[in-house]
Amino acid sequence: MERRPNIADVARLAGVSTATVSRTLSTPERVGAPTRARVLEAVAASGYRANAAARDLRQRRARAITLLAPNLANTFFSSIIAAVQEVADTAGLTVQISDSQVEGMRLAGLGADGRTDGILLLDGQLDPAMVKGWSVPIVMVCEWMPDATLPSVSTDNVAGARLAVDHLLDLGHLRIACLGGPEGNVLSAARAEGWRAALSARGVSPRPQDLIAGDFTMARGVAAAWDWAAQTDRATAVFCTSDESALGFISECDRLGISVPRDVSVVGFDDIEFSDRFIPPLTTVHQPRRQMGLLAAKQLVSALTEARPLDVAAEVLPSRLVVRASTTSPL
Amino acid sequence: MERRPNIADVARLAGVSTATVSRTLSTPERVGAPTRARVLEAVAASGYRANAAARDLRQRRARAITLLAPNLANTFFSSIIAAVQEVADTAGLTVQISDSQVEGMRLAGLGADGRTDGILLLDGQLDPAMVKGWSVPIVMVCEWMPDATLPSVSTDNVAGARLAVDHLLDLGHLRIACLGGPEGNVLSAARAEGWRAALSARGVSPRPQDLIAGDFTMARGVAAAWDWAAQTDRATAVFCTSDESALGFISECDRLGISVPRDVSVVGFDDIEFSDRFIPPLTTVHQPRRQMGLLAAKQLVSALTEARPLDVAAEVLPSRLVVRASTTSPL
DNA sequence: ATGAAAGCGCTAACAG
DNA sequence: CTGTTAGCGCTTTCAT
Repeated sequence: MERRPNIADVARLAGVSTATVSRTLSTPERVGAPTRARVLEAVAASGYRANAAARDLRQRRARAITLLAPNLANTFFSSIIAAVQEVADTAGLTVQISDSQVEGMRLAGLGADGRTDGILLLDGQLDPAMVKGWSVPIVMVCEWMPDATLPSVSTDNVAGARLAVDHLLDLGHLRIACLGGPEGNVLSAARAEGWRAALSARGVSPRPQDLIAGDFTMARGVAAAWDWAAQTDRATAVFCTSDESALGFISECDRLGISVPRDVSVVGFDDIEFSDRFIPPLTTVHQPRRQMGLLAAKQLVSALTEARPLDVAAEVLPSRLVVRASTTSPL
Repeated sequence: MERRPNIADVARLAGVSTATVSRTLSTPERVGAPTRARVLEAVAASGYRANAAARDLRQRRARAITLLAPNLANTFFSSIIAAVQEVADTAGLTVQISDSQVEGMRLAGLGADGRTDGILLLDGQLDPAMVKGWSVPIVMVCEWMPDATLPSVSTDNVAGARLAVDHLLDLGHLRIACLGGPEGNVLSAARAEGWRAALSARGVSPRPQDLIAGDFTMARGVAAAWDWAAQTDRATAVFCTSDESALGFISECDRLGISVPRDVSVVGFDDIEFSDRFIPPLTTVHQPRRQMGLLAAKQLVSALTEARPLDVAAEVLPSRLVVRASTTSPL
């Protein structure tokens, strides 16, 4: 098994210098046509492919971006990851993935070893000081950090939650519970705030029992069904701050002999693929996940390729309510 | 903004040679204790992090593996991706992701530029010749390639399908349809084969109409419900070769006023997270996705770290049937 | 136990 | 338009 051909091999084969080979491959217009042809022929003949490490070392760039999410197993991220990969691929960049819950110490020096040119951060709960220490451009996606001033792409979570709760109010519900998200999460806070704001705008004040602790997961949605069902004077509608938890909630209600929407209306947040096909189809707040991934990746990539600094702006995409069959008027 | 410190800076600061700094960081036991302390101090003081490109160039390795899937947006891959990332992270390797449907020409020379040390291939439908041309170790996951002889990790798809269909037969069903997967896919073929084998083992011969064209997607499951419903003398049970398509099928049946399992029993394949919480909960064949990801990644990573050749074996994990509420006896 | 020195393979000045 | 040359920052013989 022989070693891979390097640029010197190609140069020798074509009877030119290594510089000419390099130019032919990166800036062909700066090489004479006949020479170019000879070089290309030699490249084809030898099966030459430029070594990435050598190029990266020389150019001081990694030709790669990193996507850092709080839990890669979460299916919520799938379409975002795909969108990011698409954009990166088009720009000739590699996508590296990391899980901010798994990565240990290595998280701290993220940009420092030159392995990545930029970061797409999907976790708003990392230490702001650490994030500030990363030496490469960062764009936050979905979540954001109130403390750090970083460019971000997200949806209007407060408005989305208001839309959901307004819908429930319009339907005639007065006791509307909120199944929250993880403690300390910006999305949890924003969605709960929207819930509160929608209620108070109509002069409704939520009771303490109406804010149910959650964490966005299906498992917690299941457990929450019990919490809610055990209450006296239950809310007639529940605004779940994630679709997964809404689906878990409905599923467990069904097992408890409680029918949705007949006995309780449920709204979700995210509009994941399954929501449309659940039984009943879930009324929920749509988040354009693919759009967010596309936009964030484009911002990062273009800043990188144009060597332009990223502008620190919060790009907030509109959210919209998708009314399906999990909500109806109270009896 | 000053440049990042390099190894020479650290050496100067510690009053040693660059070789000693390098040794201190990679083989500390080969450096005298006092020297080591001084170097470490200099490292900490300067915030030095070894440049990855330089190290990769020198050592002729990338410290990275690539996960290549046919469609990153497919939520089926989430837990596999997470598992792979976990294993790689533990070994200090970076995970790169690519989509075999999106990547254009770049797919052809995958290992050639030294950007990756190994590949986890989740797509069995690539050109075998191209795959054979990759110059780094490969482990196939979930799918496999009949032509190429490559190490692979998968579940027993034929046996899994038989389990599903046997369950239906045991329940008393005689007309059992099969909603297939994508044309040319090894999983489609194996699962359809299991369906056929289970039937013929009981002396049942499927009718032509019982094999419904599919592609694993929810959308196709929805459409398949119409196909099936339009038939005269319909099958009383449907074995769907993916959970997504099963869920789509059930959902559309519901909208058509057909109840599962009362009017038709449905079995899926995969056991994705939502199946357990669907209404009705889906009877399905469980695939240990996380296990597969873990195992495949471990095999690749250990071959890499031990510089040992990968043994070309097909690791087939058992599948098992999870009986839930979407199946029952025919009337 | 430590240092000197030779590259890994490439690109970008700088010449011509 | 093309060649020469000097590194990018690191690891690793080979000496001492």
